[in-house]
Amino acid sequence: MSQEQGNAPEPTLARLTRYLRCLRRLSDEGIQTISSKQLEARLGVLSAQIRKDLSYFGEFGKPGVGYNVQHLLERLSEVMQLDREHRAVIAGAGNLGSALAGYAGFAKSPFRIVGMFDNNFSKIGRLLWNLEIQDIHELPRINQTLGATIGILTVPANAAQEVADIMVDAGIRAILNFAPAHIHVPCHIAARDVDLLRELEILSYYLDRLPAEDEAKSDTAPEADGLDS
Amino acid sequence: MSQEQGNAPEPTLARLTRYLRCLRRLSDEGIQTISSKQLEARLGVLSAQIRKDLSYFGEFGKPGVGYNVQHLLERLSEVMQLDREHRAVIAGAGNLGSALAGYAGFAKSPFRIVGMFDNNFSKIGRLLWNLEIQDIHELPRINQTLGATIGILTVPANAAQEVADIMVDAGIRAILNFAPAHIHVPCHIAARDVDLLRELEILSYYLDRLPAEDEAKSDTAPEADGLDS
DNA sequence: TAGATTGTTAATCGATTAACAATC
DNA sequence: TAGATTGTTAATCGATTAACAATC
Repeated sequence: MSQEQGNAPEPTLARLTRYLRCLRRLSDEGIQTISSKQLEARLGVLSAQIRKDLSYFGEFGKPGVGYNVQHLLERLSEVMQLDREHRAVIAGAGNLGSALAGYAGFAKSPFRIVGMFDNNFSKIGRLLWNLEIQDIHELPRINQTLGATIGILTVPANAAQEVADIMVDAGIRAILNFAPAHIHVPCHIAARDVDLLRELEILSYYLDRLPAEDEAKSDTAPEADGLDS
Repeated sequence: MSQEQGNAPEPTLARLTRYLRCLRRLSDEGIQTISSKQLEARLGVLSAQIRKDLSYFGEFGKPGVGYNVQHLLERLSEVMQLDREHRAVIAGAGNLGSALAGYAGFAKSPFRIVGMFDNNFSKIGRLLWNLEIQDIHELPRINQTLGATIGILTVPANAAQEVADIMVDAGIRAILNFAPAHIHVPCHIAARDVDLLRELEILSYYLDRLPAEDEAKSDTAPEADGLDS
């Protein structure tokens, strides 16, 4: 009996992205069927956990057989809404914003960078990866045409909130914030923080607190969140 | 009674970095004392949670008074080992690696980028932000001099594991992996993944699944992990 | 002292893991 | 059929929250 969507725990969503990445590879490898136990071996996630995670969204497997790779891949892509394009704008044409705008990995993803914005008049008008840098204050007007739903924030910490507000104003509904500052958004907006300095600080804690180097290689260390495939 | 360090839950460590950022600001503002209830108001983390988090590392406050900002800042910096410099090398002199190498935020952090590596002979020897790009295969030799303990991985997914292995070989003890691939490391190495595509995929899930726009601004949306201050 | 706030213990909550009946 | 594997329920585990005695 499948539960209705919308109440899946956040950790489940994070793992779902790992399952997807693994399934894409399996699909590329031409593998047609996979069991939760086989996925466990590939991902290091317990088979019971995998089945539980999937159960939030429906029944995708056959008892005694496993999952059809292609079918599961398509269903999970639907669940994550990765079966359609998502337009994104970047605010902040500095080092990081420019690097992200040129990220080659977007090509085989459903995400398209459709606009690049900044508040610096010496940058506005310049071309970056085929995109003209535009005035961030024009975002609400310009996004009526662009129709971006995702905003990527790569501005300095002290500008993060102000630019986030502009994005919300422009109809952006999900914000990925790279600025080392917390942004407050209305509850109808999704926001996530990606914070380089915080990640380094957490790694710093573990330095000199790890088990001594003695055993053979294993991957049971404090890996925050295993990406995969 | 303070517990011995080393067994703090991961979520506690993540929040600790937020407390630290807030404390630095309070210190800058010249505020000398703060209670867990006041921190709750600033951070949106329950005061009981804050006190519990701190209790993993010691007793830092005075009942009836609160915490001395400067003292708590120093103690938590020690706990996170942020009271000393950490040298880091970047592997992968592409868009992202170059952007990170030039990140201005490092200046007032304890992290120093001391080396930049790549496997592309057309890049090796070039200067980037005052650093000469060196051959990644020379990392184990060169790091005997550099003494970096942190490795930042900004190579393509298919090279991530190989380069991670070289880093481990070179004596790197913590790896921040930006490649969209899982890396396996021995259990005496700390590793964290930062994955742009995964973050976007999770945001994609929430698109069209958020409460309708009706209420006044609030920040109770599915914000993955609130950074702060 | 009275009021405030700590550090800690106990209660609650939620996520992970184990177990297993259903079924291919 | 016998063996395998699902989806789900129940047990376990761990983290968050609430409550409060200790104490400044």
